[in-house]
Amino acid sequence: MLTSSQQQLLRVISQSGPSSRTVLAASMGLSKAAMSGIVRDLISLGVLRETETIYGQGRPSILLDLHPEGAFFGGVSLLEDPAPLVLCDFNGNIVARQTMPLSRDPDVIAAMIADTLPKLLSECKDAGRKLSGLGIALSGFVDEKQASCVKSTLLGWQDVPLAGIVRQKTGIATFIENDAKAVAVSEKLFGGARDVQNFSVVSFDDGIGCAHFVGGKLYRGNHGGAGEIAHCTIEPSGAPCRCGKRGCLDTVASLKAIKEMAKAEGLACHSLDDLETEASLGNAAAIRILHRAGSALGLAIAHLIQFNDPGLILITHVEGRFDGLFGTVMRQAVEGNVLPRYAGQTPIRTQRVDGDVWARGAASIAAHNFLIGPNPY
Amino acid sequence: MLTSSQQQLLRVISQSGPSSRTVLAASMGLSKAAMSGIVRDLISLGVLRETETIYGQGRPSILLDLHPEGAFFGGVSLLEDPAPLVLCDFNGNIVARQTMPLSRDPDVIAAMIADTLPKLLSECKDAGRKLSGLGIALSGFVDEKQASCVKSTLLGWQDVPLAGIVRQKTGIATFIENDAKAVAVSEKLFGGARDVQNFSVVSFDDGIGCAHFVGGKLYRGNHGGAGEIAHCTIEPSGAPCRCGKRGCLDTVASLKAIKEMAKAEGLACHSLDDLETEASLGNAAAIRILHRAGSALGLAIAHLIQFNDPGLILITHVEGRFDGLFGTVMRQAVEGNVLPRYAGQTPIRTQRVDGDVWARGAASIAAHNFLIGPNPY
DNA sequence: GAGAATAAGTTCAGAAAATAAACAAAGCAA
DNA sequence: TTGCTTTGTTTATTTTCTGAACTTATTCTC
Repeated sequence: MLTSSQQQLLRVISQSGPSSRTVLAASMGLSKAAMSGIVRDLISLGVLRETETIYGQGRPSILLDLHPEGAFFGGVSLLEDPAPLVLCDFNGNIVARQTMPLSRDPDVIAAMIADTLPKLLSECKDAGRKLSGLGIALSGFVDEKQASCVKSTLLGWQDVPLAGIVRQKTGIATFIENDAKAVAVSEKLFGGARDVQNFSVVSFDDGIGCAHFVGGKLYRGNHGGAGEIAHCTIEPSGAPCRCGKRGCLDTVASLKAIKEMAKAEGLACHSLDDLETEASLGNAAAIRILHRAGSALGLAIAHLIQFNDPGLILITHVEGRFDGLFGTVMRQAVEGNVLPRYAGQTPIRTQRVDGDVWARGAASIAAHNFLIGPNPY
Repeated sequence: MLTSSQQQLLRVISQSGPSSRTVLAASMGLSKAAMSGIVRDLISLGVLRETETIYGQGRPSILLDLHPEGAFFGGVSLLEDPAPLVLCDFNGNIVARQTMPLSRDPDVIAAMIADTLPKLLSECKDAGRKLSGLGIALSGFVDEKQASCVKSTLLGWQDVPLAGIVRQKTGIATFIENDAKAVAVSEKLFGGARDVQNFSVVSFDDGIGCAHFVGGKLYRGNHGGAGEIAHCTIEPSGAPCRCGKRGCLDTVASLKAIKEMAKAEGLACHSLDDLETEASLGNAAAIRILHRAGSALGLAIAHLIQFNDPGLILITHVEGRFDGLFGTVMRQAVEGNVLPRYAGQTPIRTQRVDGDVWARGAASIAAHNFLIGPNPY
């Protein structure tokens, strides 16, 4: 186990990137002397390493960064069948991969994980010794402690303390998290939002998910429901949504909704890309659908900016492109619906993510707990 | 100056309310022995005091709370002329009050404050010695460090480092803050949101302001613009707003907008209460206006809940009531536009605040900095 | 009502962590 | 070269925290 100063140091580095001892000491409010010792310990633990040497006036400074192989994290996605189980290093690289059959029984899941873990670890030397946590991503609401699944429609769960069950079977510190939030964390730790303190990730997929980072930490909300933008009302008295209300963003702008609208219009489009192609050829129905979806998503993001003033909006998507009509309309809708003073002030990045996002996201939850830890005062 | 452990202790108490030494030790992760010493020092400093004795099994525990007269904070409101200057104790009670002429010149303001401060302090013995900070509330955007006013239309300012100027003249640690955010902080420290970690305050007035607390700390957003719900688009292609876009919440639901709509309808109503009375008498125009305003505000708050899942929405208002048609429609609109699963899960409290809110809010900014401090890692 | 049980808070020696100040190291600039 | 500048280390010292035993104040049980 690490001391709190060591943890704090890792946290600072993971947020500010490689830094010299002197800079780290200043930003943590410690003396150079104290920093010297802390760094020495972490280097000998293999968690930290010296990288670049920066030359300036005076003695050059040596940058310190997390050692990619300083710690490993396991990640399981319960969103696919068979469920992937990956092993990630400190950089988010997947260094080993296994699958296991998906189950709805928490005890079976725990047993399967305990079963598969040794196989996973054997693929990479040192990983066993340095395995520092296990993360599980699932669709549903998760409690504040990332220990219990409050509710999952997909898995048919209610108040299932999965983390504890898995921890007991495997002996590894385990945390569970909602899928969108897990992806957000992996972007914060491994992806394009490393150095941003306050930002929101919008995951664009069959459904629309969202997660916020505030002060460098995942913000979950009081019931774990922060970021449920999919069900904010965008078209008052619009189409009924499966959630029970009407006009939710989910009914207009999710990939599923777009596909359904295309089908209803008699278009033979099976993907967003198809639809974009149709639209570029002048198909009025395709243009209408993309326009409607793009402005709905843009309006929701504009609200997000107005409400929370994040430093970055990161849109992750498995399918589709954001450089076509849909993306253009979306960006226009954002700019047109934020305070003119702020227009263009909030960068909106899109990022295509591959198939192992969920499992990697799950692993990042464990890494997040290792680095940032649970709520410190 | 306090040590970091002492500060942390004050922070915990200000957030969790009176607690025993043992409970405090546990919640801060310290030993009882360490706590014993820290508490002893703070009591002898006059910042902490023993209050209630709780009997249970075993030796009774003694609750510790902030000493109301342990520290005093000055607060200045630049929203009124003459500008009020108040002195608050640790409970938010105003123990002294002065006014000074309002100016737009930062140097004049600083000089006036330095001039008025001794008069203020002479009203309350001990206050001079225990004055622990000065806060200034103004209308506009304030930077992350609460030191500089980035932009204020009302004062005609752009990048005015007011806090530093005042600090230099008075020698007291000074912080400035946006009006709505200052009120939010005073609700967190002194008001109805003491024990809530994540909540939002909506200030309902001529304009609509909003501020978020996340993890017990004021969240300002990346450009200090978090909480600008007044200019989120509620009625797409609605009436033009002074901000440059259309259909902002501000154009439909602010007190000013409501009054203007009433005037445009030829109603002789000069207050929200008048309008409520008209509506209760069956006046169709009055009903229409209140309905429109209430559902707009409700929809915005519903979005807020969907986006951020706060533990509490606190609506502060100087004028008007929230138990009439306006409030009812507002609440219905909230319930109708959040995920049915969450309906009724987020308490919405309204609180009438008196004329000295801004000045007290300003003082609470200083208290917030004393207790919670600037961003700790 | 006496003693047992229970839990809060204190004391104190010793361990752990941080600091200050002096110093060594590694470059640049004249 | 000889300073100058800045990073990082060393060491003695101070500050802060812990562990374990102890005192204190109450309720519970017989």
